[in-house]
Amino acid sequence: MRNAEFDKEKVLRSAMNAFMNKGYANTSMQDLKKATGLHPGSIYCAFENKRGLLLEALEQYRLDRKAEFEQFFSATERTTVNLKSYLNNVVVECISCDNTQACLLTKALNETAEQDVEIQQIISNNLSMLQQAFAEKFEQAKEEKDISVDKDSEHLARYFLMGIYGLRTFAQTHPKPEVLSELAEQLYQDVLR
Amino acid sequence: MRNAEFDKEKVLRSAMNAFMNKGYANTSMQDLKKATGLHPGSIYCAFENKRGLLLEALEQYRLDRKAEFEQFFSATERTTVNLKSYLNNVVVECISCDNTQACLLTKALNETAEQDVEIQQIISNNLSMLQQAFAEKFEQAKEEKDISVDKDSEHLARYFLMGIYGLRTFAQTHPKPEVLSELAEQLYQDVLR
DNA sequence: TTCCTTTTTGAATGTTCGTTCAAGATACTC
DNA sequence: GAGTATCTTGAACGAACATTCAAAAAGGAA
Repeated sequence: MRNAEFDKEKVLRSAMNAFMNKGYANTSMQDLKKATGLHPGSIYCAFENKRGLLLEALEQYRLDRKAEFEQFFSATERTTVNLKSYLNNVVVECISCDNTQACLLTKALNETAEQDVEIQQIISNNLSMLQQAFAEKFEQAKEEKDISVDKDSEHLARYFLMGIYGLRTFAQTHPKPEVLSELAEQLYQDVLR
Repeated sequence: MRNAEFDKEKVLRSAMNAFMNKGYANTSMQDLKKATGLHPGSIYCAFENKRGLLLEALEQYRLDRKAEFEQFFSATERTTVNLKSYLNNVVVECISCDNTQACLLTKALNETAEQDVEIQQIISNNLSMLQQAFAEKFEQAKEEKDISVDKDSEHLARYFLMGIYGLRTFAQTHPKPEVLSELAEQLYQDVLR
């Protein structure tokens, strides 16, 4: 017997970043070798192939983002305050463009559209789960009397998520940071109204 | 002397569709040969290389979309009504997923992010022009008393465009058509409010 | 230590990519 | 109708790609 030497989570996060930077198709095995420190053989041994690496990277991304989500929404007692923080964080991520911090999900979704049905499905499911999580938070905000009870939480969640998608794409045109903040603020108000 | 045999506009629209379907990196010269009907040599003769073809396709896309824009906004006298039609058309485009009718601009923007600065710049400029065009329409809607004069047209235009980006990305998760219509309706109301 | 199993290594593989090019075809000029 | 300039054709090119594999290395069990 012999165990693998590398730290799988670290490798997956490196791969994640590589994919986010250049996109799946444009990231070569050489890029992945450089990013992960693993030789081609090891990658194929551990993940079957490049696509398998993407699949596992997507799963790691899901876990990481879930943890981040829960962290944001346990910051204060007021759900709406946490929602605002979450949104501000999206803006901050968008602005810090030293490394393209596009969401791996939307990036891969855009790229593999209509090409790889299985990956498409996985990404859609992940995004649905995020949407559902938002819906629960909106429900919570209703209980806290910060949102009118006659609003549909599911609809709010969809709209909010749509806004985040839009924000991320808008950010790629490199607008001034204030512009992004302004848009986020408007989105927040439109949702809370 | 001898003129080229092919119809440049047709070729560019075919290339446009190919790029929209599979993305720039994933569209091979073979795909382009099949889509345009042109042999590699002709493509290289006319457009220098694959990237050159993308550049010209982007320009054709800009022209086509500009014409479409003007058509929508000369349909009725009420700017807000035309705005609604425009937005509904985005939804219709998103729904008719027989052919991925993602916007070439946002698709290419997502893909070439941080990789090809020149293309990035061209796309950003095109999107800015669209944004500016929307701002003018919002200004017009103010004159028609359909929008409060104390709103900032530029801000509205940015927000509206952000919504469209979001709508397009959201559509890629294949939601029910009604959901997209609902989101578009909400966006319209938030902007008009 | 010895043996066995598994991982690591990196060169080699066949394929596909974008690109080139020389030969053939074609339309315009005179 | 001959000459010429340009376009079309499709085979050929080197480069880069994802992937494989056999040899080397190394951990775990005895």
